[in-house]
Amino acid sequence: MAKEKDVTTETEILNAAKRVFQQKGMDGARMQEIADEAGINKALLHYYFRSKQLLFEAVFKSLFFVLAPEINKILNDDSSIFDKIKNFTNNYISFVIKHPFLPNFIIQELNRNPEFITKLITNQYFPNIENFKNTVKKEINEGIIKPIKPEQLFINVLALNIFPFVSKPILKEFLKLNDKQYHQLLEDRKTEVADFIINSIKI
Amino acid sequence: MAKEKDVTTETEILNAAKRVFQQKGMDGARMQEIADEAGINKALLHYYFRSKQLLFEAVFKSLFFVLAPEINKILNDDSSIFDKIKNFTNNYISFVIKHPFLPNFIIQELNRNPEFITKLITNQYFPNIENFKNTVKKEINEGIIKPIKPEQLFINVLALNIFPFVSKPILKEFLKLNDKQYHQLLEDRKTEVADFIINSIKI
DNA sequence: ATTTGGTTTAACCATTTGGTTAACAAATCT
DNA sequence: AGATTTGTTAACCAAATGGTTAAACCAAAT
Repeated sequence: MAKEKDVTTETEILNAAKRVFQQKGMDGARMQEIADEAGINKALLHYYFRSKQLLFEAVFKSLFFVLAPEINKILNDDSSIFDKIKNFTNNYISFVIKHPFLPNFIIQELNRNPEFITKLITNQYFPNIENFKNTVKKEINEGIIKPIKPEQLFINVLALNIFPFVSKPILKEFLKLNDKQYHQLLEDRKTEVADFIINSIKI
Repeated sequence: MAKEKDVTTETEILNAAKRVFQQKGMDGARMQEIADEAGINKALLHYYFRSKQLLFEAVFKSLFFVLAPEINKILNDDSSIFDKIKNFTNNYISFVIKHPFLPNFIIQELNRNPEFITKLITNQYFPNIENFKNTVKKEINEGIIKPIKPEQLFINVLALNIFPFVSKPILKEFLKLNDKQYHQLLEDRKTEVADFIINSIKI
């Protein structure tokens, strides 16, 4: 048997499935399209992953844990809040420009089936907010930043970074920008967003 | 013929379709489910709307122009930026608590088919940002707020208001909150968000 | 060379799904 | 009232779709 080829085919299927599921979602994706994308027969999908549901779950888990480390960058380092925000904003926007369908895919599929997230939370890389909360509280006590609930600050940071990607089609029309102009606006946000947040919370 | 009943049935179908499409999306929705939801035969859907695609477009347009006036509230009034932001934040969060699937539906379907938005922009109620831009520029010149690109401020306002609804399932898990706690957090944002923005841009 | 085991495919199957048809029911018109 | 138009339904249809099967393939072990 071909152990080497084995892994290659399974990976090829998973990669093809990632591409298709990310763009079409669970409901919009077709097994035939995934097979075509992988350049193999449809029956092979079932040979390796049994069903569409199981293939989807493999894809979702894999993609979720591509995104999770990006979130952890703001949660699990020991720098100051200002540095956390600056680094995260700069990194995250670069990251999503490379994975433009990823945030929307995660959000859409978790809205479709919210219970699914319970299958992820046991994973050691599932983002944990405790360290971030402690840092915020500490800097509030030290008089570095204004009082704010850490949860609200966390949501604000994510919102300002993620939303412009998720809502790109509608924002482009509201602002009457073409693709190039919108991309420039996102580039500008690498520093704009951090400044906006820091201006709001610094004393 | 039953003019009265006529309108009632068509409206009933549209309302049922709105409920189903909002929760399941175009790809996940089934004509049979819409018919069941409306309490009528599946053939009637085609009698009134010809095809799933046309029914969907009717639903999408209708729902888009439920949301649009909310966006216009921040764009087309003559109050100061601070008041615009305060009013919008308070109103919008109340509005979406009443229509929890709406923002996600619009975002999801426009990502699925971005060209569709061209069918909306000719409508007189399609949000126009000019007035907002002028007000921001004016208040910057008057030294009331710090320099910021109006487009960036607009995105920030929308992001901070809309994102917590769109990402509810994942944020709930990140923050380890139950439904009631998350709802309280959203209630708090009615004032928190406006304060956060105003703190950032005021001189 | 033959066997053996996993790998891959073409063909097939059952169900779902959007859509149609033809007949029936109920208003409206004359 | 009788004819005509509009509204509604049950039954049906063709295509799409997820999934299965049996046979072919192929590399390694014997």
